[in-house]
Amino acid sequence: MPAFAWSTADRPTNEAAAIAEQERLRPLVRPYGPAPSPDPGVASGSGATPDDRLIAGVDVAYDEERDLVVAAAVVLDLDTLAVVEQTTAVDRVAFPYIPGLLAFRELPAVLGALGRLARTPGTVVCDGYGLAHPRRLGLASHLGVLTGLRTIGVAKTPFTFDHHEPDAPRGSWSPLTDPATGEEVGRAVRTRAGVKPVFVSVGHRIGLTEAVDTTLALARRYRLPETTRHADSLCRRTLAGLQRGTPTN
DNA sequence: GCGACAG
DNA sequence: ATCTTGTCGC
Repeated sequence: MPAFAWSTADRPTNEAAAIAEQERLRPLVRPYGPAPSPDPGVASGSGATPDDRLIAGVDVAYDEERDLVVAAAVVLDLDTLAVVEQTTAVDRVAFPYIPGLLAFRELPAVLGALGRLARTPGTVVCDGYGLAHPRRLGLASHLGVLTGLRTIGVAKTPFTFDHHEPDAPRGSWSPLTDPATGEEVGRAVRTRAGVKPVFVSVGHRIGLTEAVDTTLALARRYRLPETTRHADSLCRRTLAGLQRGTPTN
């Protein structure tokens, strides 16, 4: 997909600037829209036009010692869940881990990996939150606003939000609420019977129900979406290769 | 001030 | 995220 560099010069350097940037982008999020449809019709060649039959997963791995972040983007066919393409990108860790400001730490590298893809996926699944965020701009929403793509956030822990255990059957869910406002910011979704739920929230250009449906379609055999599993595996293997002096690819 | 806190 | 051993179960 078209490269979208987040120039070092434009990245917030401190916490206050980062929060101000989130406040600025926050109103640009569109928390509604359809789920990607598997067979819309014509394939969008191999260019800049987003292809709704393609869904990507992104994730990162760190080497704190050397201040490195390795991001991976893996594109799957929404119908078969087969891997269509995958890329990686290495960047310097330029922001500390601060709950609520994860995007500034991970997105630069993620954008680098996405920019190396030949095709443009219609949807991107992130490892983390979207609207379920103190300022309603978690990394999934932030990535959506920056790229204009439909995004979904699938996190592994409830962060600072409240929820009740969903019923045991796969597909069951319960609302994830913001203790401060009481509003539903996401849903705890049971992707596997009796297994700890995942926390789904809207990223950009999709509704909550649609985001949950998409997540369930991607997580049939395992708790986490196939997109996330592939991206996680790839960035970890790539980081291990770097630490060993093995060429990347 | 203290504790909690996506990855 | 990452650090870490063995262990229970499909």
